[in-house]
Amino acid sequence: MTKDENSRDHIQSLERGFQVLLAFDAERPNPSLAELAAATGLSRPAVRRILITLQSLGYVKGEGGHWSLTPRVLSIGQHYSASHAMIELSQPHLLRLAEQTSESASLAALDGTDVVYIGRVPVRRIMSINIAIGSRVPAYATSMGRVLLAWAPPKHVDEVIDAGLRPLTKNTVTDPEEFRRELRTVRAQGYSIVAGELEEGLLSVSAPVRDQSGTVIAALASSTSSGRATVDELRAEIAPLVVRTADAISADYGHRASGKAISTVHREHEGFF
Amino acid sequence: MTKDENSRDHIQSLERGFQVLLAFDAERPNPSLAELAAATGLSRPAVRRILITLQSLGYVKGEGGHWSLTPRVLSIGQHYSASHAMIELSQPHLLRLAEQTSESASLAALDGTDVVYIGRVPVRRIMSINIAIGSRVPAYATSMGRVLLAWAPPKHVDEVIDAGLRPLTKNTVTDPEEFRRELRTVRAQGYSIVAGELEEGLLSVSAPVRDQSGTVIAALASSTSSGRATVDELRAEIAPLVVRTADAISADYGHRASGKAISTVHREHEGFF
DNA sequence: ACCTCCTGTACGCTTTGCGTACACTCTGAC
DNA sequence: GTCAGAGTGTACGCAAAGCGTACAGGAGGT
Repeated sequence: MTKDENSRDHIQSLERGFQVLLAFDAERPNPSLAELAAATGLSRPAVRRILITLQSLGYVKGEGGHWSLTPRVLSIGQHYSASHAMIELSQPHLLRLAEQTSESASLAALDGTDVVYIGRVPVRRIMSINIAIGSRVPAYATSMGRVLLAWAPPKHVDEVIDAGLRPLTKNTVTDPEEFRRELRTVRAQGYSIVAGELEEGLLSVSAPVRDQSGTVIAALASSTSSGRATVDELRAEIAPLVVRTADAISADYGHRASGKAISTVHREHEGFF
Repeated sequence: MTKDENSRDHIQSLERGFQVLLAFDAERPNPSLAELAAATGLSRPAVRRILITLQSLGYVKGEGGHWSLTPRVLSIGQHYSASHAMIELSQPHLLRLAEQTSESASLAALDGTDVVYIGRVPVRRIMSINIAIGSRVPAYATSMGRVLLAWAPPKHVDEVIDAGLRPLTKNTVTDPEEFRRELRTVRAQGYSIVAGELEEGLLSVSAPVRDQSGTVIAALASSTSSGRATVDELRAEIAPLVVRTADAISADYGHRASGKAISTVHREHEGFF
């Protein structure tokens, strides 16, 4: 039995506050009070109280009966970045990788069944997807997700599979067994290549980034499109570079925290399995 | 008289929730319950209730008596980006500007007396500052801040001046009258150049981005360092490019929203003054 | 073994925050 | 012009949400 949600330790107003904050959306950029009440299922006075509170905190702004988010909402994420030294450390490595490959470089972490971009150096506009820091994509269909899952506790993998491997393109791996086999391959070879499983024509290579204890905490990726490279080229030329860069980030991170550099050699058989 | 903070419309628990969330920091990346209680001034049980709530929402994670933020915190900002179409629109323009200049390109909005980065294409590691989306810097000492203030309601300018123009380097403009004069110059010439007022050796050029109604809502900037360019070079070569790019973003934004393209010509005498 | 510092939980009280209900404004239809 | 209709803002009494004190239990250091 997991923690009870309706326990006395759950603060209703706080959850409601986030409900309202997250109700702002591409479809609802400037909602009225009534719209927000409808969208969240809360009463109008409740939403109003929340909005006034959020406004006093500087997160929303109301004018002319319509409300909108302020840039301060973006600053919330700074507290995540600031409390995870690896993000700042990885920046020069991301830049270098992007330069060397002339392709976008990304860093991501696992959050539930999604992968969240925590660092990124864009180079070209990749396909139709708008990727920015904080963006979420399903873990199962991306090379970064595969890497993170390959070294994650089995429980996470089960969760992802239970949530469903929906076909996003005709190439998406949707069979649980094939998926688990793929993760074993990733673990064995030390990197992941995914071609067109999230979006047609999108290619990416990804390798694990580790903390001091050797735990995989992030994935580094280089992304391109099928017009600019083939899977074989990625494997031969880009994959080693991505692995080396990921190892360099790990080394920086380990070195910084422990005072003694951790070997940058890829360690094949650590982790949770 | 402004809105009363202690009114019945202020939700205490919501404010406290943010207090706890924002207590995570570079100095406090993995705080214990007691640390957070001390940092926020709240009682331990109160903090615990908040943490459990935030955990159930997926924003924090507790293990071994220590708590940390999850990447989901970064995703909150997506709601800001998604509800401001201009950010996505500007992406290709930022990339192009960064390519043309071989320097980092940024987009920022005003939040109180700070400027918040809402879009960015990094090219090199600029000096010591770690700039990412969501980062905040004092408006008065940056070219983007000057641009935003030059076209902002006078009230904003007063606020910034009242908050104090502290010298961040030996070049920082700190005299209110000189500062106001500088804003008038920016308004007249249509762009701002700031050299080493935020950080020694940091140079940037910035121009306004407007919405459909002509209101300046963001600033576009190109940044470099004194080792790579002089103020005169920026003025002659980069400034026109930044202005043109900012106008192009404005045009895209106006066009998209109104169905009819707005002229990309820089409009000198609109705004709030 | 002791002491200290921490976390977790219980519990009764207060105050917070709730939603119903109503007054008011604005817009557009006719 | 008047009347709906849809929206916002406010009042208010009540339920319960959330509060902090107080205590129990653990881990780690001396």
